[in-house]
Amino acid sequence: MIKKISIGDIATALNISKSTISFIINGKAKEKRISLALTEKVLQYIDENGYKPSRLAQSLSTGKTMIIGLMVEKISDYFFAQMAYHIEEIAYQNGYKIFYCSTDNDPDKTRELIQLFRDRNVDGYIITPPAGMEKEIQSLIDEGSPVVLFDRYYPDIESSYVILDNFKASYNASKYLAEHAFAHIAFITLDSDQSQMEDRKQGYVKAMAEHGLEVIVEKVLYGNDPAQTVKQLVRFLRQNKRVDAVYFATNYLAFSGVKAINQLGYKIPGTMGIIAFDDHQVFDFYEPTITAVAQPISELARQSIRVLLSLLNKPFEERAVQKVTVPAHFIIRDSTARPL
Amino acid sequence: MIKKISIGDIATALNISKSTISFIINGKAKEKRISLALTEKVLQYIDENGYKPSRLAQSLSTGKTMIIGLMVEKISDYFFAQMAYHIEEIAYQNGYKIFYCSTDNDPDKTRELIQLFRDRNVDGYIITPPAGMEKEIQSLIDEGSPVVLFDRYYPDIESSYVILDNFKASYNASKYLAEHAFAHIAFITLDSDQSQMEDRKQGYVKAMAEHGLEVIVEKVLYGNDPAQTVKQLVRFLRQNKRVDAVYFATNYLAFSGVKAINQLGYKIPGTMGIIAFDDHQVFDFYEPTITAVAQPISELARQSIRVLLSLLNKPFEERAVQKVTVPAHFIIRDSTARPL
DNA sequence: TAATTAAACAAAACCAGTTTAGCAAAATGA
DNA sequence: TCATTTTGCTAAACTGGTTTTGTTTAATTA
Repeated sequence: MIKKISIGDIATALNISKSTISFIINGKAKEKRISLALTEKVLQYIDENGYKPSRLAQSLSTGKTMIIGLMVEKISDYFFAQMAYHIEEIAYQNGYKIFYCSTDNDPDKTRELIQLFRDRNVDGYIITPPAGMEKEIQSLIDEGSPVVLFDRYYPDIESSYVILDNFKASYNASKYLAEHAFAHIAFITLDSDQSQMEDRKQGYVKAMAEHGLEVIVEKVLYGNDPAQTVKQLVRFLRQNKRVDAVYFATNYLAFSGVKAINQLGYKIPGTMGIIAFDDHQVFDFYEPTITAVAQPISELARQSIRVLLSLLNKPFEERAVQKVTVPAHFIIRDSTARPL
Repeated sequence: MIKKISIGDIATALNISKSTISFIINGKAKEKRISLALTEKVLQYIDENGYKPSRLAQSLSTGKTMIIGLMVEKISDYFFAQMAYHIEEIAYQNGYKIFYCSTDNDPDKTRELIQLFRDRNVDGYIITPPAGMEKEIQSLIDEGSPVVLFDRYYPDIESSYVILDNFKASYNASKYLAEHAFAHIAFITLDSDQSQMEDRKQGYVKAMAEHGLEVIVEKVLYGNDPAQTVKQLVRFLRQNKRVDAVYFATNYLAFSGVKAINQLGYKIPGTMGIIAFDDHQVFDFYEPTITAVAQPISELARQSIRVLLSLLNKPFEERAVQKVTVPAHFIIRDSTARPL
């Protein structure tokens, strides 16, 4: 067990004061008028003895931990995992480390996690907030912590956020179906009041209205047992035989939907066209390949961390709220081929 | 910006000393003979004013950060994401927080990350090490940091590890193919010398030998462009027409393999049986469903964090090396139905 | 009744840095 | 030549805890 050396050890060894060393390490040698001779002597000593300042002590005295708290819905989801990956990379380049965790969309768990991050003195937050966390988010901001919401936001809170243009993306996807000879287009969504879900629905509704098509919205439960969701979708499709296209509000709903459609013996494409919101590796691998609204993950990640870093670099009073909306990509694949 | 109160603030407010408060907070009131009256007074004050000790200060003085460093190959992979999820949960229950990151199997990146974790004073490590990190791992152990290797290990280092019984699992999977009328079974693996890959290969080789079958091993490159891998597999299958079953050493190789097989117009099952090592959600969703060797992720996670916690709870001298091997599950699905 | 022990707490050192204020010596200016 | 400025550095306070040692007063014990 090799003991690490401290700034005090160096001070003793060279018979100078800690402050001098601190100034030199932090590049303030000239500013603080430390002679070149001493500066180099110290630098050399550090180099030879492999000294690294303790981040803990640094954090304690500066009040900065250089840690960013990243709270996503579920880190094992492809979308969030990719987000985390990109955010982390840029954070590292800027000297920040990431604490990340999954909220599971559970308000209680999220509250605990926010408290945990607060306890750990993270410098800033990137959060995909579950519904109903307005108070907690607001109090974070009030405390002076930079916060960037991501993927969804609270209309009633003045916070920075980075989101997809869900409405437009959803409108375009729905319009595409309407313009490609599909006559009864169902929208399958979650029973949730998250902002992004509502926006997706509204985009669909607008497109249907413009094309004089029937609005068929089915809200399904998506819990721990995907089989339940499949069952519900089978029932829905049985009761709505006129439906010839299904537009799923999330990719995992599409997974269950495809299972349901297969169970009913419908053909994709042919009897049924499908689109999924939020692309997935598997959509390109499945037979048939599945048309999807793709979120530009790396762009969303870049924007999120960019906004957060800009907040972190400004003092409390100068922090302006930044609201960023990023357009989606529409990836046309086999599952939306014109019905026969 | 509300300023947090410190232990010193309480001391001033109640006109008592910091040490007294510290003892009370840490449940040492009786041991340190603090009167019940004072104890309750302090506790009440803390409750009313919402005091929380600074973890930074605590870490600085105790030398413990209560942070575990978790380094996986790629956090966006389903397997590692799930691992992280389970490990994190148990870590939280024990008061630990997780720093996690992806090595991308890159030795240089890994070295940097280890340094980063070291700088951040993590209390212990769980690592899926890329090849050739023996020196770095050894020096971590020498420094007194508890380390648990996971998924793979270094035969030459006396470190704790938790791995799957890759050899046996692979042997069983290969045997299954051999016993189900497949005559030319190819093993597709990475061009890698990681211990778990070698074990999987050896399991396959043994099963082939026992059944008097030809050993057909193809090492493919898996880089940033999966299309390249698909190309290579198409070429391989074209040149080896006798192959009637393919056993993939990882799930993502299976993805590329299925693409290749589809491109060639082969039927699964029928012309070709396939097995993937390491299960994936999609294998159960794909048509046909794909037989796989499943790693018991939650068990692996539980064991890893259990071993690490047991090391963390012991002083340096008492830490015994723990080597844990966990058996796999073999999940038989449609893709290994008997050839026609 | 004096010496000892226990009770109840305070003071101070320590963790490892940063930062402000200050001080002696040398250089400059009037 | 004496006052002032600059140079080059140090001492000490501060971040917010933990832990060891000390001190006073009251209760036992011999």
